[in-house]
Amino acid sequence: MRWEEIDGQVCSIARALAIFGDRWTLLIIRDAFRRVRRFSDFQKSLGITRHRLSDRLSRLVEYGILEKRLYDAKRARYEYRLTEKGLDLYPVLMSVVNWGDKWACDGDGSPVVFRHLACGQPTHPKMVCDVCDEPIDAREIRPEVGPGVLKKIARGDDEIKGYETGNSQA
Amino acid sequence: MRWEEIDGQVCSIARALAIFGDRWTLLIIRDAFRRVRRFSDFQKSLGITRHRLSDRLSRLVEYGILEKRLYDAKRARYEYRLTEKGLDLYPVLMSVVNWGDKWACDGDGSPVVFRHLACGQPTHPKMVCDVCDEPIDAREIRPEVGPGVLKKIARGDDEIKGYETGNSQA
DNA sequence: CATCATCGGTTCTAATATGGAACCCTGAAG
DNA sequence: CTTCAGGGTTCCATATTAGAACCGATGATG
Repeated sequence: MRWEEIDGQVCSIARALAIFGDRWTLLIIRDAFRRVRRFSDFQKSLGITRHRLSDRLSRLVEYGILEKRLYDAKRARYEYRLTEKGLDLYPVLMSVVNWGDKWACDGDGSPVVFRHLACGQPTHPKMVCDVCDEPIDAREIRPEVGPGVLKKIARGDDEIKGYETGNSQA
Repeated sequence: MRWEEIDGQVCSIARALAIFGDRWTLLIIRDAFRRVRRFSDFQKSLGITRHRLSDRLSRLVEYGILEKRLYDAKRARYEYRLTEKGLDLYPVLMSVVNWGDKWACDGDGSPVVFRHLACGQPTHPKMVCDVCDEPIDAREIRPEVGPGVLKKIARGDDEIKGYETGNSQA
């Protein structure tokens, strides 16, 4: 299967990764959260080629994750800013940071720590159940068929691809 | 910069993405959480070419995210299972699912819903501060220089790459 | 006014990664 | 024997990427 067909799958992970699952996109988004906004700043910060960057930024604008905002009308200069859709990726970045700090660091500890302004403390965001507030453990979660599949079956859609429920146990 | 050099950055996101930030790896891990374990099952489920799959699986074993476990000694057949390091990626997958359900779905709703066995309810895992338990919002988090950078400065390491703190505001 | 630098790109070419298909080896099963 | 399944590897054509050069507008410098 070609990568471009991956977003046809009935799977939110596949569809999300079709947008930002390539090698540079999530790093561009990381930079956007660090308030990098201009083409040349992204380029300096990432070391990505201008060509790739140009392409990735326009894709992110297309998908509504970044928006171009004029900051110098005379020279037609734009900056790229996160939209709501983009800001919503924060938990994704945060969970990657958490994992990276734990499993992919060099022994010196976290390069960056995060202070939660609401409570004033350094924080290590964690994922909890929104019903009982207990921390999530893969072994305690059971995936079940959801409406996104049930409705398709009810309509008689053939070819529901990329769908298979299983337990989350390893 | 070449992609392989990205993991030299002093950034947990860059180092994590150096491991699973390519087009197929996270989907392979997703399948592993769905209890897919054998080569041919990964291949059928993903539609990835055997060649790619073979390569990605060995990388994941190298990185300690999957382990090969013998299940048929006579024919030297192995299955691939998540290690602790791999199981720890659950929050990453979960936050991608959450985002995908909200922003990349086709109108039919979530293809998969998750039941939290501990409380018995369908759950939408959320990210909260581990100090005050309030939900995390990008605008309420301020990144600060952490030990992973301070120690390098103290040692006088030159070339601390890919490091720049900024606010998380967009 | 001529020259240079900056920003935000685009165009080129060579190297690298990927998809698709065919092939290989081992050990059952018929 | 012959065939099949599992788990790969090899080969080639195509797609993607890195690196460098080029471009056009504007503004600062001398």
